[in-house]
Amino acid sequence: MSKKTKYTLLSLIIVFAVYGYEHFLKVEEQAEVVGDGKEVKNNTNEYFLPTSTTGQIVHHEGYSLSYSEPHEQAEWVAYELKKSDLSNSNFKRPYFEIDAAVKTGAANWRNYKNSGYDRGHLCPAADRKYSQAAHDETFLTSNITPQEHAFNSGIWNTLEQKVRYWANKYDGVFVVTGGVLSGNMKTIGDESVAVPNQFYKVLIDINSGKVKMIAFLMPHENVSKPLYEFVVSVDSIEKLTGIDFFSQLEDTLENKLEASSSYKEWSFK
DNA sequence: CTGTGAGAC
DNA sequence: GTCTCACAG
Repeated sequence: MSKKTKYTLLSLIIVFAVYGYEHFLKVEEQAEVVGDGKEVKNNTNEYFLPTSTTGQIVHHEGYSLSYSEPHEQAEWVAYELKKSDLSNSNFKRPYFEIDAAVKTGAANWRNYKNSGYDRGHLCPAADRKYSQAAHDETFLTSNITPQEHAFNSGIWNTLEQKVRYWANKYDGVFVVTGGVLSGNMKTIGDESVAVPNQFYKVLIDINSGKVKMIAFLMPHENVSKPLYEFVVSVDSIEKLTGIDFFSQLEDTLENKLEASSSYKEWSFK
């Protein structure tokens, strides 16, 4: 074998070694990280993810979230509720699970045990009924916040049902929701999970003609008022939370829509 | 729909 | 921990 042939073979070996590393070992790495909450999944519209004030955004198959470690809950949960997501299937409620994708450690469900508060879903289980997996995923503790039962099963539940009504009527909506994590809050459990004094929900519809938004801010109590009494501007939620919503929109449009607290484009049937 | 809790294994 | 059943807003 000539010297030149040896060098050629050696070169080929190196090239294939590098190629093999890049294209096989790394592919294996990628396969392993699926499900670790780092990738935007099918049912999350990345385009409308809000900003994170905490630096810890986690993606699941059916929703994304920004986790606030000091409050042991998400500052927001965001997901697209497609018309086709709506389903009548009746899945059995699974057990709540600690979200392993939250690297700082998501809250243990035991914090809620005998606390007097519900484990309240941010992304409702009923919004993810298109599959058992998507439904069960909403029972991760990163999607849970302490809520009074009267509030959760009352006005908040009414609002969640209205969102599903709109998702059907307007061919899907994009939803961002969470508790307002500021001010003096009660805490529950060993990990001191904060009990928000207010909850918000922000919606955008881009599928039924003119782009429209609506935002709700509710005190953490089961007030018996019509839903539209809780409508506020998106700007006011941003001011309260420090979160920037829908920044992907063209500025002029964003500014106009977020300043408005009008709900005339939304049907409250 | 939204949930909690007790009791058996 | 898992599973079923009863119960409540």
